[in-house]
Amino acid sequence: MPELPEVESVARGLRRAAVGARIEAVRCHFPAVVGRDPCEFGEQVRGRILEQVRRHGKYLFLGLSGARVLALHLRMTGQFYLVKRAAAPDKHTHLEILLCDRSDKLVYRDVRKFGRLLLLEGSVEEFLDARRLGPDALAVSTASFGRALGGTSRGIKAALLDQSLLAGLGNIYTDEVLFREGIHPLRPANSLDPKEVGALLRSVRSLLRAAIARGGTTVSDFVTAEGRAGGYQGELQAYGRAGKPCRRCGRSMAKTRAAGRSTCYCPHCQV
DNA sequence: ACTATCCCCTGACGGC
DNA sequence: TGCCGTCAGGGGATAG
Repeated sequence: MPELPEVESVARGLRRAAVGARIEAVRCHFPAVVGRDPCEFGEQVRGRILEQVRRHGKYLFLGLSGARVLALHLRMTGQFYLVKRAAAPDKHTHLEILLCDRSDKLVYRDVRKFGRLLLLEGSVEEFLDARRLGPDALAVSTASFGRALGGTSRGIKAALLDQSLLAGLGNIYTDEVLFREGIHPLRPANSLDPKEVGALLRSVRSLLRAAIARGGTTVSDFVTAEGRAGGYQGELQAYGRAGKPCRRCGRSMAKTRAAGRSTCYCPHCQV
């Protein structure tokens, strides 16, 4: 499931290979993905140049000429990548964006159809505000992070997953960072002392940077903008390891639910 | 203002 | 082989 490092990997790939391209035409095979009439969507974006790519949390913002913005969220199984223009779309390919004078096209593919590519009416800031997105996990200050955690007695994992407190972490990286720090996922967020808060945020940053350096984590469907799997899945210490030996103490990893998500942790190392 | 639950959607997998 | 139930989950909506 694409989280901050996966979305950042896509952003970097698009900056390298797609920024500067002009949109020639759009082919939409699943109208819900653009959240409106696909013909109208096509008319609105056709002829515009992809000028810049921004990321906030798990959202990607494609800045087009004429001050219009496309907001992309991959949700569970979304893929946004470049592929040869002649490649035939399969049954999960919902959108094709043809680019002028390019041998590649941009494609949105999504098995579970949860993801969206929306043309914003206003600015990115207005969108972030309306969706109540908190600070990006790679940009948040220690003070702001501490205030967010200190203001809730929910479990730390639920708090880290809450995009209004901190944008970018999902089920994989919350399990990973709590394992790294030896913190039980159900421990109340406001029970962390300032020293633990500081260490946790440093761990969040280093984990996310390491994952970005490897092109993200591919558990099921994620691919980079080049259409390739990420490389961080081999580095995972906690996610998906219930019943397997803890990489630190060797005892069996446990599974529970936190904020409605399956959660893997070591009952011995995480307290 | 909380939190829990449902919903969207398909594929993988276990049991029979 | 195939049928059915269960699980996976981000986030928006809704119920409590």
